[in-house]
Amino acid sequence: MGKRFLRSIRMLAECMQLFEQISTAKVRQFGLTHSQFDIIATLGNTQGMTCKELGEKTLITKGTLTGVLDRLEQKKLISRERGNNDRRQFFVKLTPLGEAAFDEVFPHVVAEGEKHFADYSEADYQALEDALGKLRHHFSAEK
Amino acid sequence: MGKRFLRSIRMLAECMQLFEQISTAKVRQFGLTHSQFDIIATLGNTQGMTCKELGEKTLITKGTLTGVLDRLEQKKLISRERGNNDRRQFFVKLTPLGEAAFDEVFPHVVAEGEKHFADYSEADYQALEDALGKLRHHFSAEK
DNA sequence: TATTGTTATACTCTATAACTATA
DNA sequence: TATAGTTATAGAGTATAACAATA
Repeated sequence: MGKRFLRSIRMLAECMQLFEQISTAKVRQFGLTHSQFDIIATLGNTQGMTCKELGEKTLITKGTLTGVLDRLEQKKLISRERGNNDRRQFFVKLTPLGEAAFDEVFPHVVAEGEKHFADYSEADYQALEDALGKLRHHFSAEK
Repeated sequence: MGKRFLRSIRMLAECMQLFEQISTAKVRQFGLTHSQFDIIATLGNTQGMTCKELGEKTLITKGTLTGVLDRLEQKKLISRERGNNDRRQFFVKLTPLGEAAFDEVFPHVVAEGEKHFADYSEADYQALEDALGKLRHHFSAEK
């Protein structure tokens, strides 16, 4: 029977759902959506980046990204500046308020997630990462 | 440093994103959204179930579920019948067309995913499932 | 009173295509 | 011609609260 992999996928999806429940609850306490937090977390501790780069990292398509960035700009959490070299580009970065949000929200989300790993040993981590690394490799390959 | 778990989470998210890219492409070829496919896949090979049950299995909240079911009903893929025992309940099940869709789409999604596990050994599966099982257990526990 | 499911509201995300400005 | 990003469009999912019918 060749459906063995379905069990693994189901487990993968369950883990992801559970983690999203945990993290989304925290994120929403701060008035952010999952996509918005994704942007904030991606921009955190960076000098900023172009929309293109941001889209590639978050897997949000450009039309959608404009809307998400608009809402973050309304909240004064990010700023957009025309590029100097290439004036087609926008350079997106966190405002001081955005950095404050990052500093405030990110540790909470992290702490919330971390609770669930309280008694993970180095071997546990290694086993998980090995398994996921192999899986990622298989999913990435062209088939 | 206690942020070791972030790497695992990132890998988990990447695996999930990759798999969703693979499966969503297939699902959309058949004119279904991810949520809609979720419902179809959940109802497939069952006698049907109540909205409550369906919401619990798919993690879609009841207000949202009504909308998703409406769209599936428009497409003649599911039917809703008042319960006989408890007339507050609706019993949701696949129509013959819905079953046909399940039979048609599900194997395609499965086959698409399966390609990526082509050379997985029993030991590979076991290692992945052990790691994910442990993770799921930790995420499920109240903290 | 509690539960099942719907309705109403308001927002967010989504993909896609056409468009503008720059390269 | 190609690229970066916006705008326009139309749909779909989301949470929430108020509601109807039934238990």
